[in-house]
Amino acid sequence: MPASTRGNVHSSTRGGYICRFMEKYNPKEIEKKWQEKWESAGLYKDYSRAKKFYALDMFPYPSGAGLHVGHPKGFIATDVISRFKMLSGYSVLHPMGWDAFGLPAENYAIKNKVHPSVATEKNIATFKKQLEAFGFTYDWDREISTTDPAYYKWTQWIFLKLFEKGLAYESNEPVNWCPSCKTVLSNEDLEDGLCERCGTQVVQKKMRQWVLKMTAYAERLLADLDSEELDWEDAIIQQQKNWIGKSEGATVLFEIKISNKNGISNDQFPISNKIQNPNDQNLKQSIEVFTTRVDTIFGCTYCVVAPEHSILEKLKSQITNYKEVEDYVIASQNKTILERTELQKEKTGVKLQGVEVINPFNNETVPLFVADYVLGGYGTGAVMAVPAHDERDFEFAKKYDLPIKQSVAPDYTAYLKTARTLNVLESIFESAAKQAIKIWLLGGLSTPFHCGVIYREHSDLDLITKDDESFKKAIQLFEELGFEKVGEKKISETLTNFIYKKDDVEIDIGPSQGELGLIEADFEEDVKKVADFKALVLSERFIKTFKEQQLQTRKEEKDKLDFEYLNGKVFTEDGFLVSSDNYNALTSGQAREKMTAWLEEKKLGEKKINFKMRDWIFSRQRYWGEPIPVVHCEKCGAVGVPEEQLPLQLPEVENYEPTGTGESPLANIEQWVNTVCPKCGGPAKRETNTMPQWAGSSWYYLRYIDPKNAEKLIEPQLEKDWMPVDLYVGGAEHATRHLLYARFWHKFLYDLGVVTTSEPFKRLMHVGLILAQDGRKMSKRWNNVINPDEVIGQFGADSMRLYEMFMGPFSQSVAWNTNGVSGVRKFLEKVWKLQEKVTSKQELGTSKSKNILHKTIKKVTGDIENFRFNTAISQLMILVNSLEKEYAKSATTKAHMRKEDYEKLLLILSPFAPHITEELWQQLGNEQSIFLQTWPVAEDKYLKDEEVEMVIQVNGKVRERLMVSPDVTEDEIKETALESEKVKKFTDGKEIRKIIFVPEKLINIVLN
RNA sequence: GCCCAAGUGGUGGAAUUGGUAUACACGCACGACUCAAAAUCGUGUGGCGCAAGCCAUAAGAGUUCGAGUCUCUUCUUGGGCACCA
Repeated sequence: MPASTRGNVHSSTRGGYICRFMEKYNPKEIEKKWQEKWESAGLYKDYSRAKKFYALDMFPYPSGAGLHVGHPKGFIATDVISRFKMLSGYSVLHPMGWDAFGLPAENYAIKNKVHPSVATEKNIATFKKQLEAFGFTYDWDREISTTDPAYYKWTQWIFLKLFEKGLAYESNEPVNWCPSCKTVLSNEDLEDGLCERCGTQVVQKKMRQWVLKMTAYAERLLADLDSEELDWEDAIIQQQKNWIGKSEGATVLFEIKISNKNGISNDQFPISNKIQNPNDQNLKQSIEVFTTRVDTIFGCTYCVVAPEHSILEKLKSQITNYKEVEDYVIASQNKTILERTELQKEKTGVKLQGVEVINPFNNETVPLFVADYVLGGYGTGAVMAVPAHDERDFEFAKKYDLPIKQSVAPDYTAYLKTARTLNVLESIFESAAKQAIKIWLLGGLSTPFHCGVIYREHSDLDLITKDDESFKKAIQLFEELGFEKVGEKKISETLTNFIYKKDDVEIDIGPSQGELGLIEADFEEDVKKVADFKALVLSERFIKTFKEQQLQTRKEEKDKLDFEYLNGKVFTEDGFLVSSDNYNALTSGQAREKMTAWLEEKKLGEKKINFKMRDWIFSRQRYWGEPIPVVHCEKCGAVGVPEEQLPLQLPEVENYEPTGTGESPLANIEQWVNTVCPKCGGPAKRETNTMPQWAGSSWYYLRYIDPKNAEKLIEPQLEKDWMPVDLYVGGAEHATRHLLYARFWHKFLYDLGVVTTSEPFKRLMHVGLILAQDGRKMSKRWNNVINPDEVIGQFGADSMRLYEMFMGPFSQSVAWNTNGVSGVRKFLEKVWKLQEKVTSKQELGTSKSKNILHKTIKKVTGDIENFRFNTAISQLMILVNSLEKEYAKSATTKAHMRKEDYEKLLLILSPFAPHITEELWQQLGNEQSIFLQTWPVAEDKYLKDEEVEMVIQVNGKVRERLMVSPDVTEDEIKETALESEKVKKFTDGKEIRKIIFVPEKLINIVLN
């Protein structure tokens, strides 16, 4: 570089113009300079402003490979927001740290015989250096690493508290074991039954494990997702809900009937109440099943237990084909998870000979099977099978030729009060059936001839409004049937019923509150009032009539399967009950309530809520993790390490290799393992398992607030000042696991009184992946990784930041394109050159440039707040292009952009490109940092356009464009438009039906 | 199979409540500068057509004066869940 371009900036103010010998834009030089200045000035450590904002990134795992260009995308976004918030008067907490426990460092240690902390430290240094090149606003005084004993002291402390509260327990359940990593994995760590880290087939192994009772918080984890406080994308909320997987149902006891002549007779199981003491061998033998569809129980034709079910062992002597059963159990145990899922279409099972079960509702005896399509770990590990209303049971029943018995019919229900309406309604149903429309009839609410009709297309119970398609169709249907509209009835602000009449029968047609329960409650009440249960009787009669119609239709369609009513599918939806004794004609919902109540009364079952989410298997048999602070004493059992002994540090070992026997390498260090019991002083052994990597990341956001506190996890006042996290940005791959674990721990800490918010993260944004230029994932394997250092070296950090924000919508994955970086670099060069045009004279600067500047201020402000960085940058480009064009036109070579306008441009660009804007800001003669200024406000007086383009459409097609004042009246513009030659061409000789006028946008001339 | 999101030029993508489709950027083409190249600057760039104009937002229908946007059906892609009774 020639020496002349590197010198000092020479500037002086002469005749109102700022004159200088402009340097070339040299990002390398200015970026380093400002990073150092900002850091030494402590620019980001001003926490004294009035409002607070906590911006958090998901902290990275410092791998040996360093950053690739995908990592910083989220970091750039939080930095843009942080700088924007600082300029808007907020104290901003924007920390960074390291999630540094984990397998890669350990595997490296095994290979090279060095302590994992050595590699970790080196990697952290690399990552930090790479991040620093971006000019982020991190307060490095708050840096934390999960591997730092001063940090993991508190991770262990949380574990101790969980242990004290009974939320950490030891279990011997079968767990997922990865033979390659030689450790246990949680369910969440699996991908298609493979270890997510190494892709090895996971096997089931029974081992002693530490487990955290996350299910105790399931209800709250679910309920708080709907909290107003939470500003998360719906998709993530939905994913979390699915993962938690709440289902409400009931347990039912099926009594076991022994029919084995050689075995013990049924008399040996005295009949008494099983539910109160299910483990008592002397009680009546029953199987407890879990179902969400107890309303289908009259259609139960067999029951199934999972291969793991303990009943098999208990009934060993009663099962005549026990050998066959045992073989099946062993075979399914040997099946991998993969096989169990892939072979899901081929269901297998074995019928238990000599044993049957009794359905408590109808006392029918049905066969019992063992089959691995029933999961041992969910519910009770046993189900009642209703092939008519469950697809899995249906498949199984077809294969083993079991009976299929219908007990629920699709949701045609009619509650009628008089026979008179019946005829009319029958014709409605007939017509509806022909059009495959489902209808609910509810009512008899006010007059004998009066019933409400709600059209329902789906079985969900959403509010139906009069704009709904289904409602429109219902109206159509009634009109087709010859009904006449005779009036309207306003129910609420938004809901109106229409009253239709035909042959003396009046019918209300929704829209109506689709909440079935509500309406039916009203109805029931009404019925009770007149003490007249005719309605129900009639209802049954009607169902019969209607069912017959259905059967006829079915015959015509020649459906093959006996139970099918609609579309040739198993009917798995709610409907009304048939062939179910005195539960007939109830809706599924009503039946479930009534049946569950009956079960509870007879002590044959109870209401039950189940979750898919399991407790969190919390131990790993590896070295590089937080030691679990527990000792095992022969006398006292598992005892927590006293708080004052924390942190329980990882000891030095010679060999980091896992033992493979299920014990961690720690087990080999006798002097560490052997200790005394803190309770009784007797000999004890330390727990040698370590915590999973997820532990440290489940609470790190709290520690940033008070990173050096040796006495407490966090100072209560500081917690109150900063929590919750206002913005949390990270990858969608953490949508379930990390976020559930962190929310779980947070709620636990809330219960302890350590934190004061029930949820940790107020707003959550997901960063989209950056793919390689070839559209694949960036990976060493494909050799397509782009290193951010190189991009920064070539284009500068500001260009890199700008490009990643400009690539596309923030949450979407996009392929990297280096050409794109040169595009934003050109933009920055233009901004740099604009300084030539700056003047301090007051009278200059056109109103047009003012207009576009203030429009840009408005758009950029809104876009940043809504994470639409790409359009914010595009608007900045439009502004700069327009300014450039304007000044290029001007005859004077000297500038005429007002200094304060240029400063505003720099300010709104500064969150994206901090270095260049700070440099230009100070070159203008400002001494204070640009980041200590105030975010500009778009002024209304400049936002109004002098002229707008109005589009003239004829029949919706654009025929002419006119520049007019925005205040032009409708009549004026109509007149002008109709006189236009281009318009005349299309309107001549035609009659104008109407003219649509949209102020400042268009007029549309509609011809006949 | 189920749930969710999305389909717009050669490419990444704009279009805030239904109101000018293709902003901004890349790429490409031509031109200027240059011995030449790079860089830079300028012009053009959805398709068809000489033009007037017509046709285009995955496909098809619908509502509307007007649909990329709303409704229904179908297809495709991406993500999540996957025998959870």
